[in-house]
Amino acid sequence: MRAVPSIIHLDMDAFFAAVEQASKPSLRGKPVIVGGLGGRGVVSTASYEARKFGVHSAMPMAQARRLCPNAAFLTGRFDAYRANSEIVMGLLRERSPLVEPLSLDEAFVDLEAGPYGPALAGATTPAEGAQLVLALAEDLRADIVQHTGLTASVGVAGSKLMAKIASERAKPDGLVLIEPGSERSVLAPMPVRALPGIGPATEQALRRAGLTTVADLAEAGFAELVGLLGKAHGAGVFQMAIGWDERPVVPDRDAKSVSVEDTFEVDLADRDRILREIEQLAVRCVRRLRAAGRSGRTVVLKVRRFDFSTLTRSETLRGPTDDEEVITATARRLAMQVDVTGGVRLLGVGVAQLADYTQEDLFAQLEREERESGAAAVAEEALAEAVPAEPAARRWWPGQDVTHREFGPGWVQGSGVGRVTVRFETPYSGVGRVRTFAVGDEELEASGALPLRLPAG
DNA sequence: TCTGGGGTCCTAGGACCC
DNA sequence: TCTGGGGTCCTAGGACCC
Repeated sequence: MRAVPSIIHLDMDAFFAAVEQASKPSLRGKPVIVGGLGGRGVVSTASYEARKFGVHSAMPMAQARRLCPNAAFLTGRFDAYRANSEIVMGLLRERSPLVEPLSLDEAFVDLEAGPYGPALAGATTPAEGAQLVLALAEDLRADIVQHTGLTASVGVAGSKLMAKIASERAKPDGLVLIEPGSERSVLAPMPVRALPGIGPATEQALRRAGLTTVADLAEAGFAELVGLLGKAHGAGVFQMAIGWDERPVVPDRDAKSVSVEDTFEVDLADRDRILREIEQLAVRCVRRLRAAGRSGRTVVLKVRRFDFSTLTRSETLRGPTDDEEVITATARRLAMQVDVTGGVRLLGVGVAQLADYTQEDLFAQLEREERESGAAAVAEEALAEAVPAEPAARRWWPGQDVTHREFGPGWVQGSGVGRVTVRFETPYSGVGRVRTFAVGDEELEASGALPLRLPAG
């Protein structure tokens, strides 16, 4: 912990929903819910207008629809979220090279390492340092609004833990400073769940021991918490409880795994179908792996059964690979070991133990030779005989960006019974008009997300 | 109401090695 | 002829986060 509150935690407000509202003038001020729209979807982000109805992240979409039937329900447009995230992260990096993104909409920043570091260090009183940090944070928030039209909440403190707690208190569209030295008194009355890393299971374990507030945790002491929660977690929870946090802000952390998974509308029971899905997942996984310029040594298959029980099977290869055939064959081999009676609702394929380089030639070759004569060849033959996937029918999804040859840019409001409804508006227009087309209308085509702000000049 | 998708970190047991 | 101890790797599962 520092005497000067030079660590920032930034959290964009209802990020995905806010991007949608900024992109679609007709949705501003209205409840917007972004998430999976299928029968098994959950809410990813609800706008504040939707939260008033009790809708929140991770809630089943069916429940959200009942609570807030008049909301706009949209599927995510991750390209748009990524683009705006990059703008925000860029603004953070102007303040310090030490920026640690936690997700698209969250990051820590260590101001001490940036251009304002010397001024902060030179503050003659704590109050002066605090004033300077607050001014910097307000300037940052204004900058974000100017460049994206989106609002962010910012917490400022002397440690990551307290900065994160501060930003939580700042929501939405606010700024909160937690004075260094006040950590323990701020934490004490909070429920244990407020500490990052304490979820439902840990909360229950603590409650059974009579511990419900952070003050209880601090009082319980190191030994009791380690006894209750295990070595690492117990120690971590105790340190948080007494406001002790010396973790540095670490930029540029390399990913440790890459994975892809799909939940199916209807459980899959047919082994061949399951193998085909796994093959497709493996292909997608490899595509992402290669795009990241990485290769991996451990292939992981994930299966969630009809009853939601989840299991994983993994195999570690002799060397890292990014070879599609090797990874696909390994995933298939793993699939053969899994009992799928009763059906599966989710399948996933992942790669871990990532490395930057591949000894592809040697290793892929070896695997290929083994496979030629192996049992996996049987499965592969079955796959080759399977009906080839028909080209994806043209489908429109709610929220999608489109352009019409005559009416210009807009977004899909809904589709069904052979028709698609489009609202023609952009981030810079007023509320647009709605028109309906045949789903196959050649004048209409999918398009990319528009920036929320036009480049100056 | 019936539970997404993408990750991270930790634990524990068994194999294996010295 | 009754059983060491430590380190590392692999595998599986679980909690948690956004």
